[in-house]
Amino acid sequence: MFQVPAKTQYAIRALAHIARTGGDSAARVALAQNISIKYLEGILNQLKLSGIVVSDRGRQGGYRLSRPASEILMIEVVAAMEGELKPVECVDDSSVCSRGAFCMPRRFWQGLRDSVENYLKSVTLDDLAEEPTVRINRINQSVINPLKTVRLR
Amino acid sequence: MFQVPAKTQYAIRALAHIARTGGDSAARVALAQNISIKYLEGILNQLKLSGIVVSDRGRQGGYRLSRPASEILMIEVVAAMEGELKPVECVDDSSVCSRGAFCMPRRFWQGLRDSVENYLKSVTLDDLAEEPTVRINRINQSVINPLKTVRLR
DNA sequence: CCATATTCCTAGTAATCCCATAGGAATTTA
DNA sequence: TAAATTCCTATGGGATTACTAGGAATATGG
Repeated sequence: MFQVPAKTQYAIRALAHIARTGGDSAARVALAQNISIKYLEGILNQLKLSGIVVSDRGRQGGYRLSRPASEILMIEVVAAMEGELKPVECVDDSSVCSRGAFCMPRRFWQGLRDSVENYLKSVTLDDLAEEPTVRINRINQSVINPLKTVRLR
Repeated sequence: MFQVPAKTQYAIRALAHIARTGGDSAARVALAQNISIKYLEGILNQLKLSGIVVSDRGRQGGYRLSRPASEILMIEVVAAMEGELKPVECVDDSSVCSRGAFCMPRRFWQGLRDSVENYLKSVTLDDLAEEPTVRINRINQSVINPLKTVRLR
């Protein structure tokens, strides 16, 4: 479980495609990534409203990244599609229930959120858009990130 | 987002209650934790089938932990309610799509799963059941865990 | 100027999942 | 034997998800 919605998966694949191609139309992204065109249109529009891509209408139009892929954190992408990371309602509001600030379950959920948040902040779109590399995990990293691997050739 | 289902939240609160009290009936747990009795019955039954609690029927019956709270990892509890951690379908099966083993999005999701998994393996039910403590984060920890804090008094 | 390619906007919809609720059978014990 | 409990099955309303449909608005090449 902890299923990530198809919408978010589509957004990420679409952005990786746009990063690699340097910009493309919704229809061409959808075709290349095997995603429903009309559905993807809405997703790309949402990414535009969040400032992650920019769009040009009309012929020769399409979507481009608003900034270099290396400056787009994956947490921004997830936030654009799903909003703030909030595993439980009370996670950043101790006034939700009577246990308040000293509630152990709440601390537990905060820890979970922080784990996810730190990971999503450690990966950029550029990491996802690049060609695959041989996977060699570095040791002595506080966060073991499968995308930060040694590049061969 | 990344919302945790109410069912899982209930399971955790119920288990923390059972750990503190040393065992209780579904009805009393539900009352104390403000959870629907009938719904909680099903949840506790599920936890029993997963071997996390044991039950006694009839008068004086109820639920107890199957082992010390310090030996029950939170990942077991989450798995009991939601099954395996799998953010996307392909996460541990490279044959799902044609990109296979060298798919960058897939590595990305694996990293996310590992982050969550490592956190949930680092916390036991005992951590959640204990009385709240003043929160002092230790530095130089690879995983910053808000539940592992310095105990005062 | 106009056909075409594109984004942008709104509405609907089938399927699925979530959070219960209901009723009662089976079991144990005071 | 009555009461307290777990255990089992079925049902339903509400929300969310993943689309589908239709077309308006906008830009551009010829």
